[in-house]
Amino acid sequence: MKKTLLDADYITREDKAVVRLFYKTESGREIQEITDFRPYMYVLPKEHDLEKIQRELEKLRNVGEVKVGRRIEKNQEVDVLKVVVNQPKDVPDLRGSIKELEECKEVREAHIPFAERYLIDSGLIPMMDCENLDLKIASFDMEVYNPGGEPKADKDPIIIISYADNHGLERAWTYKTTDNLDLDYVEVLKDEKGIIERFIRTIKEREIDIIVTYNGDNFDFPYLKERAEKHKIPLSLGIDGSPVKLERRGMNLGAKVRGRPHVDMYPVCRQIFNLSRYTLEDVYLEITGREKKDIKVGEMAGIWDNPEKEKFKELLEYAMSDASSTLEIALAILPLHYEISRITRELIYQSSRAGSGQRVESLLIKKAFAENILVPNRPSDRVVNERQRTTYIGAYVVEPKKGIHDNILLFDFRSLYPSIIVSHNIDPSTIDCECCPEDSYKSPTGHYFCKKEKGLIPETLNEVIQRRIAVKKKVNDEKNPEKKRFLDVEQQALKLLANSMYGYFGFPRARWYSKKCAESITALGRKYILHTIDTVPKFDFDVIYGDTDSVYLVKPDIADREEIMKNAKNFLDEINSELPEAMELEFEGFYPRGIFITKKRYALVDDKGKLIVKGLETRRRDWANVAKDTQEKVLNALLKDKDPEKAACIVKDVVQNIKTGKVPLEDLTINTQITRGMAEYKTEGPHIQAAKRAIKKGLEFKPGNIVTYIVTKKGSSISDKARVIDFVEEGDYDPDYYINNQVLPSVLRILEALGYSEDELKGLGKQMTLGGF
DNA sequence: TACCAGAGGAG
DNA sequence: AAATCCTCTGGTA
Repeated sequence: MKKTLLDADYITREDKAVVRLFYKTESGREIQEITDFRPYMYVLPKEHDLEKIQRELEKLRNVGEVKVGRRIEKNQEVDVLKVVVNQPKDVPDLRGSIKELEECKEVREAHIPFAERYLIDSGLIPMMDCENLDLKIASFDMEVYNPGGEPKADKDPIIIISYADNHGLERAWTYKTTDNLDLDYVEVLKDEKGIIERFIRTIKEREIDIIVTYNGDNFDFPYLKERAEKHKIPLSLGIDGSPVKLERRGMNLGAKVRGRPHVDMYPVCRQIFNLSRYTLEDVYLEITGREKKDIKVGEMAGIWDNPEKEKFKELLEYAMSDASSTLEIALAILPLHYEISRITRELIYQSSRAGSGQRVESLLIKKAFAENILVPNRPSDRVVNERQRTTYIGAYVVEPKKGIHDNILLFDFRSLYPSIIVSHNIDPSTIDCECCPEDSYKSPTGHYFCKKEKGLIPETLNEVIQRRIAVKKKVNDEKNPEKKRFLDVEQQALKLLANSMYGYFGFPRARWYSKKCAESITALGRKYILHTIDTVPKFDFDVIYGDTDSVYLVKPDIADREEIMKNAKNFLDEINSELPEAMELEFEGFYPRGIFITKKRYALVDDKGKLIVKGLETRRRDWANVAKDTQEKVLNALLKDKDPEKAACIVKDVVQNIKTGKVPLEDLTINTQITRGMAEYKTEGPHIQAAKRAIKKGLEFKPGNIVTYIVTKKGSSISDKARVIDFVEEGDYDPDYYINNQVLPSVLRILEALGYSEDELKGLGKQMTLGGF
């Protein structure tokens, strides 16, 4: 019978730990209990009298059994003692007392949570085959009474709970109504208690497998839990009837529903997409291309207090669309996370909340177990701090030849860092090994890497890369579009993981942290790109720019496309003939025109006439649309139409519009993230001062939130004038700021790179500013 | 005017 | 809780 593992935990029964595996099967749900698995840790002994330390360990309280064994550490077999413990809760104390023992050098693998330990040792793969099991997925969302800005769970009730599942049920539960609402999904219940109970009952009755939310970790679930407690209703959504558990995860919370994994799409979307903001509306638009219904949350309390038919109907429609769009987003994105779960073998609850570092580490721990390798301990805070204090040199960036260029060729190394790690066997266990002769090849940092034994990380990475190559081939061969999509998601997940491996070496909290490895990788990267640049003149190309793994070339005298491509081929062949097997320089594309401003800031037009912009204001969330759109139009006028007059006209018109107050607020908003607590700022930029004023009016801002603000008319400095969008009236903006600090700088930078003199630009700037008057 | 903190992008 | 390199703005003295 087909089944898929959704969740796992352990309980204690008669003083014994029992692992529970929560499966979805063809016929419903199954909970498998594992009673014969015990927690354990490894002890690395100082001396070789193993039996002596074995006897010492056996004397300790709560030790079940001590076994002598061999494990691999730094590519060498070493003696270890495996200490089996009765209960997970005994592990921390026991670990402490073992560390105190004279004979003990180190305790290993004591911090791996018990259920996770079981998953590692059993080799179970979560979410296996889950696409064939018709998982029941439900989303929910709440609207909350908020008369004083941000709602307070101790007094402000939930007024609507909306619900949608992938088996066709849509509901909006509330406890007020008006005549002729005419919405078939609305159910009017008695009170707040009634809607909470109905929600819980629906999840259970419809046998939901996965619950999805948008920000449920830090809003809906904590709020719902507190309101449910007020009504003395247990929030018993767990498949075993257990209540929803709120876990601390760094600065945030995680809402855990036992056996019915909760996936919060908000952190998932923040990780996957690069957007200016991450409201449900923005993300829905990004995924579906459709606008989602939105209302002003400030009006919600008023509508509830005084429900008029049209407004109340709109509120319910909005509530319903929150749940159904969250479900739609989840159905689009979950397949990627099923795949990540399978690859890293993490439960979906974990993998949907994990960062790149944690994912890489999960994969490595599983691989280490399979290879009998001892897992390094997590670094202490002291060690983390030490690691943070030392940095290393990264990539090389070529100073661009500023201005416009024609017929540009782009070459880049395919997966530069992953290919270096694999081809040079870069790993903490292979670096400066004793078995290879001292005179073996040294990287530019002076380190060399073992030639005999493959390291854990290069081996794991190579498997990921090889699997991706195989899957990509299958994608190409597959005719069935659904299967094709499925495979494509798999190769995307593998790519994501392969690209995270280098960063993991330099991550201060990594178990397999190695600054030496990280700096060897970047040093080799610099060596390869610099050698590539050195080879360019031999083929009569000029380098106009390059960054990390890429070079942009032009052939100054020749315009014949065929001849250019012939040279390009010869150039590629020469470089590639000298590279290690896993590495390759590729021809990436031809661009008829491009403009280079500074390092990491340039724009290109491709063969199809499409404009590609890198690093410029157009690409940044902390610039207003009015500046970004104008800059893009100017780039098009210059690069595609080759018409500076047109560019000047565009700018004049925009300046005119700003002056006459015609520009709508949505084109003037600036988005900037809050990166720390309000008290930690040494200098407060406009977004912080705007946020502080909004906090006084009842809004909440936490680290990670994006402030959307306008520079208004009222105030002296820019920060004085900055107001969060919710409090700005249409038309209240500072034209001076938007002309002189937004539109003109972003546009003039481009004209400057074109070679207009400063005086000319000043004149132009003035002319534009005065234009029309 | 010079310097720094802060932010967000590129690869 | 993946890395470094780089540009640019606005506050501050």
